[in-house]
Amino acid sequence: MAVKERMDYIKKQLHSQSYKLTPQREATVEVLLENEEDHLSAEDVYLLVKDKAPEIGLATVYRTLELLNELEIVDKINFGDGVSRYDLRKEGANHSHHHLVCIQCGDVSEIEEDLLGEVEVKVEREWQFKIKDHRLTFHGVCSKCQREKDSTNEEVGRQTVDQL
Amino acid sequence: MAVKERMDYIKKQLHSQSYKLTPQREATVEVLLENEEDHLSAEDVYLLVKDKAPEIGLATVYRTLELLNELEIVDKINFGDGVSRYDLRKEGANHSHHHLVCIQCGDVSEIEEDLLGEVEVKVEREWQFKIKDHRLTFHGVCSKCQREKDSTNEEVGRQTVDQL
DNA sequence: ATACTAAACGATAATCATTATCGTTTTCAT
DNA sequence: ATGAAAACGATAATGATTATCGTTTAGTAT
Repeated sequence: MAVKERMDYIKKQLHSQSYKLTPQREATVEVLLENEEDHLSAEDVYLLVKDKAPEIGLATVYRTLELLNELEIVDKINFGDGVSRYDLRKEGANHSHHHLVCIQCGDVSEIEEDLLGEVEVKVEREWQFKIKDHRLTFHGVCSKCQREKDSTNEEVGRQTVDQL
Repeated sequence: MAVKERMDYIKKQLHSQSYKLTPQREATVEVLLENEEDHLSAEDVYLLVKDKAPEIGLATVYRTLELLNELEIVDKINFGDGVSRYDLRKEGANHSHHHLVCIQCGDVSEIEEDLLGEVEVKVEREWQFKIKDHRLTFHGVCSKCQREKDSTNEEVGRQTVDQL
């Protein structure tokens, strides 16, 4: 399974920067590996890690997630609901990972495809800006909500599209 | 000047939804019109509005910005520095407004051009997602910091690229 | 294996942006 | 002019995140 290899890779990353490998950090990474599609908040991670290591503190979870973000192992993202969420980066792919946020049901789905290749070339050329990373999120109506609206013909109150 | 016309448009928008036009709201919109390029936070707006209307309260500024966001007159955005920022939408253009965030000096500049036309067509077709809006931000090194790095040859500590 | 030291920990207090509350004031249609 | 709904200012409450601090631990050198 790739899970073990990815865990080993992350451990190596920690060691190579002379960070210590603690059971708390290991348990946190495990939780992230087991819930990859879920856009977990720090609180979410905390509750899940407590199953594996009940003595862990919330502050440690925040510290670990911050560390993993600095090591570019996770992306810290914000969908405008007041909490930061943490996504494990796919191996290799370092930044082609976009989101579709439905403004009616609130669901978030992902696009793995790299959509911005040509766009990045253009931006780098025309604005002399060396791109290291990007965030792209679309707000709109998902296919399920489109179908429901068609069938009920009932106008659904439009939710606010706020922060990215 | 276009400022007056935009103000009138915004007043009309408020009235058409039977919101009341108060001096506080007018002063807030004035401040936004006079500081369009500045990505103001609620606190920033509050301090600027106090010059025009010293009796205004911070809560009113938050309420007004929230209202303007719902009316799609401003965009509420998040650059990962812990505060929401409010950008007046350009007239007509309803969502082609992107950001370049420098991970060294922290400067934010804007791209007005619509970069995503073809990308949106593709996303709508392939994911059956009806796009209403999007947020696109690039993180990287601005041209000024690239030049400075070249000349000093000194390694600059990498800042965290976090939310948004 | 033991001892050491910096790093990491848990508990919890502090911070800070944002939101809710509430009694008063104001807008605007009647 | 009047009255009701909306908006206001002041400020308390909330809630996510960060800082503090005394204790514990990982990893290295003895």
